Amino acid sequence: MTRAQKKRQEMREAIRNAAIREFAQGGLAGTSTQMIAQSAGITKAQLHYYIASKEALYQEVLGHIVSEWREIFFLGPSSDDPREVITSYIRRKLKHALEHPEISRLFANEIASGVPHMPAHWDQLRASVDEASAVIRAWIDEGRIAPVDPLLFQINIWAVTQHYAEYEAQARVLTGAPEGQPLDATRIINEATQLFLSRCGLTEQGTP
Amino acid sequence: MTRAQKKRQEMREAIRNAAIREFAQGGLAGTSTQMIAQSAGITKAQLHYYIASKEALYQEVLGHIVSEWREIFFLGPSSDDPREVITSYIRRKLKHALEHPEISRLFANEIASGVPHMPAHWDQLRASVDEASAVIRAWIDEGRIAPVDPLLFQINIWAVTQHYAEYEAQARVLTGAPEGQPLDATRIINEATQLFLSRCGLTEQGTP
DNA sequence: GTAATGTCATAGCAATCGGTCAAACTATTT
DNA sequence: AAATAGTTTGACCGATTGCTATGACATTAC
Repeated sequence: MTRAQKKRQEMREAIRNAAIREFAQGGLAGTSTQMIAQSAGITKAQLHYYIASKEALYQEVLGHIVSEWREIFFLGPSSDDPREVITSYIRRKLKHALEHPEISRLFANEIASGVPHMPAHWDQLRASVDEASAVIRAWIDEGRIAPVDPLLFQINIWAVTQHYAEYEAQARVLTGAPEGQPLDATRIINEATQLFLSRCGLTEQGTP
Repeated sequence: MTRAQKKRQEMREAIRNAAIREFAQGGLAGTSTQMIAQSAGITKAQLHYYIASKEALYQEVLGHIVSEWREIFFLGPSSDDPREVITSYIRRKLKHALEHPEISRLFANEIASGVPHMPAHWDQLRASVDEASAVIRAWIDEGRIAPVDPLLFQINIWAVTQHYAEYEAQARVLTGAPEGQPLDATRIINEATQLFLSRCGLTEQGTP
C-alpha cells in the first residue's frame, strides 16, 4: 500500500519535471507526449497511463508552478524596512529565475501564446500583486520611499527578473561568453537591486 | 513584368505578416503551415509554392525583424545629452513593443526555445549592444551619469520594454481591466523612464 | 496457493504534420 | 491565335500526432 503509493508519487513527479523541461522549450503545441515520455525515461503508453491527457498535464504543471511561486514570493513580510523587503524580494526572485530558468520560460511561453489556458491560476497571482500594492502605497503615504506607481513598479521588477531566466541563452550571444561559463549572479543581482532602490530614492550614491 | 512582380511581392508580404502572427503564438514547432496559409487567406499548397520550407519562412521572418530593429533602436544618436538619449530610446522601444506585440512575442518565443535557429542574426544585435556600451561607458568616465553596468543596464531596459509586449494579456488579469480597454502607454512610459533615469542619477526628485 | 489488482509494452487507431505532384487555370510573350 | 510561363488547385505521400485496446507481467489481497 504505502510502498506502491510512494512509487506512484515518484513517477508522477518525474513526469511533471520532464513535462516542465519539454514544455518550456516547445510550449504546449510544440511538445509531443513522445518527447515528454522519453525525457522521463518511460514509454509513451506508460505516460498516458499516468496522465489523463497532454492538456491536463500542462494544466497541472502550470498550477504547480503558480502555487510554488506564491510560497516563494513577497509574503511572509520578513521586515518592515522597505529597503530590506525590496532587496530580499529581488534577490529571491532573481535567484529563482537563474536557478530554475525552465520554469520561468514555461511561464513566458504560456503568456506569449495568448493565455488561452490558465483558468483560476491567475486569481492567485493577482491576489499577491494586490496585497503588495497596498504595502507599497502605505510606504509612499508614510514618506518612506519616493512616489512610484505600485503596480508598474512590481511589473517592472517582474520583467527584469523574469527576463534573466532567458539570459543564459541570450547573454552568451550578447557578451560572447564561452559556453560552459556560469553566469555572474552577484553582478546581475547588484545591478538590479541598485536599479529599483534608486527608483525609490533609497540609493546611497549621490547625483553626479 | 512589373505588374506580376508587384503581385508576387504583395503575396510574399502577406505571407510574412501571417507567419509573424502565427509563429508569435505557437513558436516554430507549434505552428502548422496550414494555419499560416489560412491566416494569409490562401491554401497550404499555394503557400508552399511561395516558400521553400516552414523553417526557411521562419528564418526569413526572424531576419526581417532583426534588421528592422537595428534601424529603429539606438543609433542615429539624436543628441549628446544622456537624459535625452535614454528617454528617447525607452520611448521608442516601448512604443514599438506596445504597437507590435506579436513581433516581440515571436522573439521571446525564439529565445525561450533555446536559440537553436538564428544564425548570423545575433551578430547584428550584438554589434548594436557593443556600440551602445561604449557610449554609456564614455558618459560614466566623463561623470555625466552615475556608474552603471553598461551591459546589464541595456539588458534591463530591454527586459522591461520587451516585457510590455506581453503586458496586454497579463495586465488584463493583474489589474482586472476590461477587455476592450486600450493600455495607458503614457503611464507605462513615464514609470519606465523614471526607473532608468533614477539609476543614472538623472532624476529630479529628491530622496525622502 | 488463487484471485484480484495495478503496471507495463506492443501494436494500432484516426487525424494531422510538412511537403509534393500533375493537371487545370491565368497571364504574358511572340 | 498559338505558345510559353506563371499560378492555383485537390489529391496524395510517408511520417508523426494524441491516444487507446489488448494482453503480458508484476504485485498485493485473501
